[in-house]
Amino acid sequence: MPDSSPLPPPEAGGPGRAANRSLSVTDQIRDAILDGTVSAGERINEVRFSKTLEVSRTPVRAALQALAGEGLLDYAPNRGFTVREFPLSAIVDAYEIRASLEGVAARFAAERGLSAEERAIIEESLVAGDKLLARGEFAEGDLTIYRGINGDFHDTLLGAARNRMLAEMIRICHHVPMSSSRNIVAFEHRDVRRRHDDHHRIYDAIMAREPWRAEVLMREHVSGVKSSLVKSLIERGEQADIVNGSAAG
Amino acid sequence: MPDSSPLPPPEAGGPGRAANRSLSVTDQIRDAILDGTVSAGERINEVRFSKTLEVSRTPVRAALQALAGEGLLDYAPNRGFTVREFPLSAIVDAYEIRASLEGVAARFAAERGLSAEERAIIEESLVAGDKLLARGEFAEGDLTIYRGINGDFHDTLLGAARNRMLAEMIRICHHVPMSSSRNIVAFEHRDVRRRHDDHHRIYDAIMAREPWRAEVLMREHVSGVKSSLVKSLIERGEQADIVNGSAAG
DNA sequence: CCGCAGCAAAGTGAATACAATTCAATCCGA
DNA sequence: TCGGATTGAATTGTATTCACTTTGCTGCGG
Repeated sequence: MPDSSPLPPPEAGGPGRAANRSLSVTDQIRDAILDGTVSAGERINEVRFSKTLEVSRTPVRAALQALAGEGLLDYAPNRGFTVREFPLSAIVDAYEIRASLEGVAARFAAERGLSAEERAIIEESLVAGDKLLARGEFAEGDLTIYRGINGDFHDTLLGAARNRMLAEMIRICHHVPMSSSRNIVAFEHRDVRRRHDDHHRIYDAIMAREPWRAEVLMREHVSGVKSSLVKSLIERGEQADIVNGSAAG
Repeated sequence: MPDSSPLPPPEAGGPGRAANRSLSVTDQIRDAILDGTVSAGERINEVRFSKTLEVSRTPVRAALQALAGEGLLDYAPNRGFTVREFPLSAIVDAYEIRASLEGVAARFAAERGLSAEERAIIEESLVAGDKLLARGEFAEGDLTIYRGINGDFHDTLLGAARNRMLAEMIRICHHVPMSSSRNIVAFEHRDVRRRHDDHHRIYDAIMAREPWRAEVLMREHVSGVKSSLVKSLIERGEQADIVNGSAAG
């Protein structure tokens, strides 16, 4: 017993938001993975983490199992967990998968209809985006604001699909490094304008109760983000040969 | 210590196949959920399971977390795990999601190409299916055989997509009760014949390196299984009003 | 110098003990 | 009689300990 007091909560992770230590540790380890504190392919040492986070191995193991379920870690019996590697091809694939899934979500939303609250949020996101884009160029911090607007649009539509499994799968796609919807890969004003126009058209299709059109538009929308990513990577001279044939599509 | 001997492996679950107890327990609990031994919506008691399976709570908790990651269980902090309920609408949705995902898998396979081994397995499944269907009607046990043939075709194609995340998501869809590809919902000879013809066409599209065609065909193929399920449920007089508008697809 | 057997250290797996929370029944008080 | 606080049993969360597996090193033999 290293400590005399019964249980002084080690809430070191910041504002004590998580319900219990396992969840808190899960968030901390996930962040460490996503921001590269622990590098890809690296093997995770349970005792090391438990010492760093000042908890026992139990919540650490719980967190690792949860993160393995999210697809961020690999597990091998008697050998523990390793950080899964995401080659560029896997990242590009994740966009394709997400495009397909969000397309289905848009179709479901069009079939099932939106609640008044959902309509309000989406329309607000459309208006806010219009206003932000009206000036013709971005000021400092505008992109961060648009990230939020974009997230609101997609999250609300996803909720309107009323299917939990679908939501969880898309959430997993978002956790693939660089694949999050909060990462606006196109920083050009013209590209963001185009993406925002997509939002308008998707919303129109959903309100017109045209499921098939909503699906196709959403698919193309997300797929377009992928293409922008691939294009920008190529322009930056990064190894683009990893990307498979459909990259230009 | 309830036992004098150091560790007499409780391998009660059958042939000791799993690498460790957590994995073994995971399989046992999953089976219990899927075959209805524990009913949907039920709250899971950790100590009860640990006594039944004659292990400690530790591997039971590990198993529950893993199954929550698979989407079979819900977790609430300080309240434990409950068996997730799958209303008919969720099952139908799972077919739509799977159709979309397997469509992407077929496209990837067409883009990336098949290995010699994969071609061999698929061609064998096609030939075996042709032979089985040639007689014009099913004998006892034929459907079980076709279940295996069908599984080989889909699993091999999924492997050829060379994307782990995609494979895991489809696997999750399969774990939704009644949604497994091993469940041939159409028991009519004519319907199975039609499904098997789909397999031929999908394979042709992949070998012809026509990704888009492969995707559309696979999507329609899986979606057709959903329609058959819905139709048979309606004919059996089950409450079909739960199914949403796209049922007739 | 290379290879392999054996041993020691490190790490994971499982069980048990303990803390904290939830939940239900009960006991008051209005 | 109803509502709410209280208490205790049941259940989950965390820590610790022990058992087993893996792994890398060391030393012996070829």
